[in-house]
Amino acid sequence: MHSQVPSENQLAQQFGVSRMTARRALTELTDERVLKRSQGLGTFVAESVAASSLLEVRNIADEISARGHSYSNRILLAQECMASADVARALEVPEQAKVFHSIIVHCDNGLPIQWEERFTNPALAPDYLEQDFVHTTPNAYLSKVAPLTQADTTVEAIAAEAAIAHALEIAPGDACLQVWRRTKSRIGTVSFARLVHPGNRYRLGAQLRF
Amino acid sequence: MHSQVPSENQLAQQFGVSRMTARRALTELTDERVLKRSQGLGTFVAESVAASSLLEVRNIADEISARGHSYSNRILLAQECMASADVARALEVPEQAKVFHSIIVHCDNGLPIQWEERFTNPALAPDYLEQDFVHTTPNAYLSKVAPLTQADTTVEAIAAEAAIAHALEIAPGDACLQVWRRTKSRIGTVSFARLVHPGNRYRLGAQLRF
DNA sequence: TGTATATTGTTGTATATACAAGAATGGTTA
DNA sequence: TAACCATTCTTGTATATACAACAATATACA
Repeated sequence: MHSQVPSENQLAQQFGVSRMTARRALTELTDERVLKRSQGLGTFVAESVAASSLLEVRNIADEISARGHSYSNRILLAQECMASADVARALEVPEQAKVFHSIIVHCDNGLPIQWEERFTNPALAPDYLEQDFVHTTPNAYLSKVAPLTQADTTVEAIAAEAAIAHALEIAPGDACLQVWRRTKSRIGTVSFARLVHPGNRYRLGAQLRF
Repeated sequence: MHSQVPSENQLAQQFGVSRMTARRALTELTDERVLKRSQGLGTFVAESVAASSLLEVRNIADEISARGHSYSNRILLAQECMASADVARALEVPEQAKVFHSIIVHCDNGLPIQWEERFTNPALAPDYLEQDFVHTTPNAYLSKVAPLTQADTTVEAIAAEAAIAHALEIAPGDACLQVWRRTKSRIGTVSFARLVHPGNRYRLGAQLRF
């Protein structure tokens, strides 16, 4: 369904801005794959690509129960803090702005399987700290508050530091899979998470089709 | 090192364009994470971390040269062998069938960055061993022979074993990112690769849009 | 009727201008 | 010395203008 969007000039007139600013908005939406434009024809809403969730952002509690295992967690920390330089950049907030900081360890049949350290933008999820994370994961709450439009993920291998090794019940220095994930909604960057998995208890899979 | 880039006005004057077009170029490079800008301070080249996308199968030689670094490799092994049970299952050939087996270490500016151990189906790439892998990577050759239609990828963290540690110039037991990748073409399973990266020299990235 | 041409409306590109906002510097003053 | 302020340079935002490139449509003409 190629539904057409008003032209730059129409939008400019309609919203009382110049054509160039209307154009910039359309360009940004085009960069985000929301719109498609073609010279001489016009601007159209883009076909929503059959969200073939290759590397989907799933709730780990759901994953574990989908395997028929029991899910449990331990909340190590849930508080407000000041954004460090890295966190501020990731969340696109000013440095030393107040952000929510939580650390939760997720267990599969009682065995720790993920260290989830998360920084959340209070502007987009103000009730974050009031959630009952024993029964709702941060992921589930955030998905409800602000539907995700984008996720940037980075994967690397690290040696477990002391605190993480203790929480995951592995030896310090053991290989871990570390995932950095920044999730964005339409309004802005919602959350920045560091997920650490024991290397011998977890794998990441992706199936690509071309 | 935070090397600074000329300001918008300087670039405009230097290249004889207006400030706005110089600015647009800088903005695009910033969107691509090539530059970082901050108001009042200036524009800087962003730290380029060795990272590749989890969602695409790219030639590592191209990735390295795209970063402006020099690519080199060491061929540790290139021969025919009998398929083990795992390899046979992955390649969908009978057990103990003849398959090609190669081990190549890829280097970025002389520093080992990937151990590539690959099993290839001779039926789909008969000339595999005749390739000059000093100048053509297995990836490049296979893509030419049989266009990929699917890739199954698994990522995990492991401790480096002796042979790999030696080849990658890291200590045994150091954390490594291990990627298993099985690539299929329309006709069948082409290749099965085990890619091991030093954890502190490599990252995998993925950007998802919903 | 069929074909060429002109017109209109669209996006794409480049420019010039003005001012706001942030950060560092230097000088003045208490 | 310490605090304050003005200046300057930077990026960020918004606007207005002109023209190019492309596509569809209307018009004129053979």
